[in-house]
Amino acid sequence: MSRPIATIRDVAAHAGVSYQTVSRVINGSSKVREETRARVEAAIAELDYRPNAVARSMASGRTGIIACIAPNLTDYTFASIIEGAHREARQHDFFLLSTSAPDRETFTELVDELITSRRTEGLIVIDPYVDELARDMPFEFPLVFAGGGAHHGEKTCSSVVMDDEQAAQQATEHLLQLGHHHIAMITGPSTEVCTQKRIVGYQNALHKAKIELRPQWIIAGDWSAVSGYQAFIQLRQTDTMPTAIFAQNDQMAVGVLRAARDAGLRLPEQLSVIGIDDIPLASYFAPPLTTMRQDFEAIGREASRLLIHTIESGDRDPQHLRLPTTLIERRSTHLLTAG
Amino acid sequence: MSRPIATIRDVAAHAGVSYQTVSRVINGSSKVREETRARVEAAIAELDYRPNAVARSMASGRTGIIACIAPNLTDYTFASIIEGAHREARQHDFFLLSTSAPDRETFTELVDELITSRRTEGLIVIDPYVDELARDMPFEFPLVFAGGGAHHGEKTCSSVVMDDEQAAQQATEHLLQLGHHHIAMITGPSTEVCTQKRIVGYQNALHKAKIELRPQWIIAGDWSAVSGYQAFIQLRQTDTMPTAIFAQNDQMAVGVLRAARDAGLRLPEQLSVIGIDDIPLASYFAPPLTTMRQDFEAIGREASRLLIHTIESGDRDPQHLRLPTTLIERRSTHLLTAG
DNA sequence: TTGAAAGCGCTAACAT
DNA sequence: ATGTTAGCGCTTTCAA
Repeated sequence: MSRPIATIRDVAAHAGVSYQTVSRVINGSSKVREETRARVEAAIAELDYRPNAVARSMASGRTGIIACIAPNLTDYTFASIIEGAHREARQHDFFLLSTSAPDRETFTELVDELITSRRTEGLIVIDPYVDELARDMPFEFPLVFAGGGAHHGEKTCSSVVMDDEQAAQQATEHLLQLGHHHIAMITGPSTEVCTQKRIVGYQNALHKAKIELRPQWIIAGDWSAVSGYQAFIQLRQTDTMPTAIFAQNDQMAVGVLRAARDAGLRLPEQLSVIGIDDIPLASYFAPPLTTMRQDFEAIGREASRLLIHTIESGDRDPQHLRLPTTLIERRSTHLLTAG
Repeated sequence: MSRPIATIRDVAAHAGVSYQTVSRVINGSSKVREETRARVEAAIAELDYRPNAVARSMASGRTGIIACIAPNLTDYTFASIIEGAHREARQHDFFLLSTSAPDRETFTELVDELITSRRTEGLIVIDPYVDELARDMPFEFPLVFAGGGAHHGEKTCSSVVMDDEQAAQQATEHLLQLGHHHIAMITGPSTEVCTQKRIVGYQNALHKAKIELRPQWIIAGDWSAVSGYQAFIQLRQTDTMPTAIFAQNDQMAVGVLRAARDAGLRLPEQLSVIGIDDIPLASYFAPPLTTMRQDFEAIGREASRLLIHTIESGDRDPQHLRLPTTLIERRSTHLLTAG
């Protein structure tokens, strides 16, 4: 219990072998006689020996740690990606060191620190602004971009994103199928790739349905519920109100719901609303929110998998994964009612 | 750019000093002549030298990493604590390695792995079941419990929790002040310390108001929105319906809101509902949820601060912090209306 | 199959 | 104020 921590040499002495043999046993080398291995393992158990991870890292040059960096750790989408990445990492005997950087300067510093200190073997970047950031990234280091749209230099490093275009198109088509022709959209910040892709999906759906696009029905939000609320107010001031609103994420959709109720609309009869994400309490809003579900944990898992593959294989060919979304139909979307 | 990574010796040679002098400069030792320091720093910049964190850990026995373990990383409460802990850790030049363990077995293994591998200098445990778990914890290792109620052995290690009793009492008193005498409560799992403390707070408030406790108005949930929904249904079957419900967390409160609406009640006129936590979209439910706000990030910050203090000072005296909550009055609570 | 020796890059006495 | 000398606990050649 309180005896000094055993080292590999103590085990060796105890088992009557050289300490390199103990090292071989620890590392599962096949070149150890069965009987010797048994003796060593007995000694390990006897002394409650645990390899010192730092010393192993020192000698081997590997740390068994990958890192991830996100704008914050509390946002449900980021947290879910991180959870998935963590799970997958553990499967491969890696630890995930998650960090957050609220602003660009912190981001750059942190990335630099994580990489140059060599305590980390690879990095998952979860950030909607990867595009801007991508320029400064050190691409010789194992790196994967996760969630937040593809980045400009697809040749530079691997990425895992959801299929923004498909999600937006399907959301819009769902509204079309319910008979809506007057469909507004609330977008994320226009600088983000995924905002742009979702706009394309929306346009595609309208185009296929031969419905003309009304620019005044495309309002920019910032992903927050408040911005959804405000977008609705802005929409009310246009000459014709849409009968349906596609919000590019659930938070904004929820803001619309609240604004519409506050304005005295009956939902969903007078306004259909659809979002993207399927946030945890989506079915508890009034009315329960119809949305396109993203599997964030899967994004994280795939990101970890790709990253660890890159690390272990040395294969630097970037791969790009695009995960599908599924429609979750609840009660915030409704058949277009006459009048 | 592509030249081999510089070591401390390269810097020393470049600056014309011994490499220990470089080490002193890196570590901010005062015993370096100003001119020498300048020369060394020039060499460091010149060669773009970065200390190898693993080698430093090896030699110093310190890793600059603390870990935390939670049931998952996605739950808003856990994620916020982790975010706070991360921020504070960075302030002290530590990294936070966050892990999740969904079940008890994983938990035990992970704790063991984190500690015995010696890659981590301390551990923050975020887990409502600390009480059960506490028995097996290695208290000679720097440890802090965060969020999730105090644990039985207050002598064993530090903890940071919110003031459950005060929160519950204040929530109940808010309802009392609105004229409600018939107040039901939906609790968390009865095995959890914080559930018990919140029950005490509720009882205190009723007792002070000289209102009798009705056992059938105390329903156990499991913190989930669904369990809140079900609790409401169960409550409807009792002979008299309460006019107000205190849910021990927001998720369950939201479940009650939905159930009550589904049952055709007008809210908040026919039923007042209050929760605890102040989850992100609390003001977007119908009606906007009145709740007791917890500052989860502060819990995390304090936990990190205590842990790092323990590590750096060697001071093993456990400290216990209890953070206050504040009432956020929205529209789900309402003056008792006659009849 | 096993052992001996070198060294990973640094910090920490101790010496000067 | 600076240099010398040992390690820290392992993995990795290289020999045997």
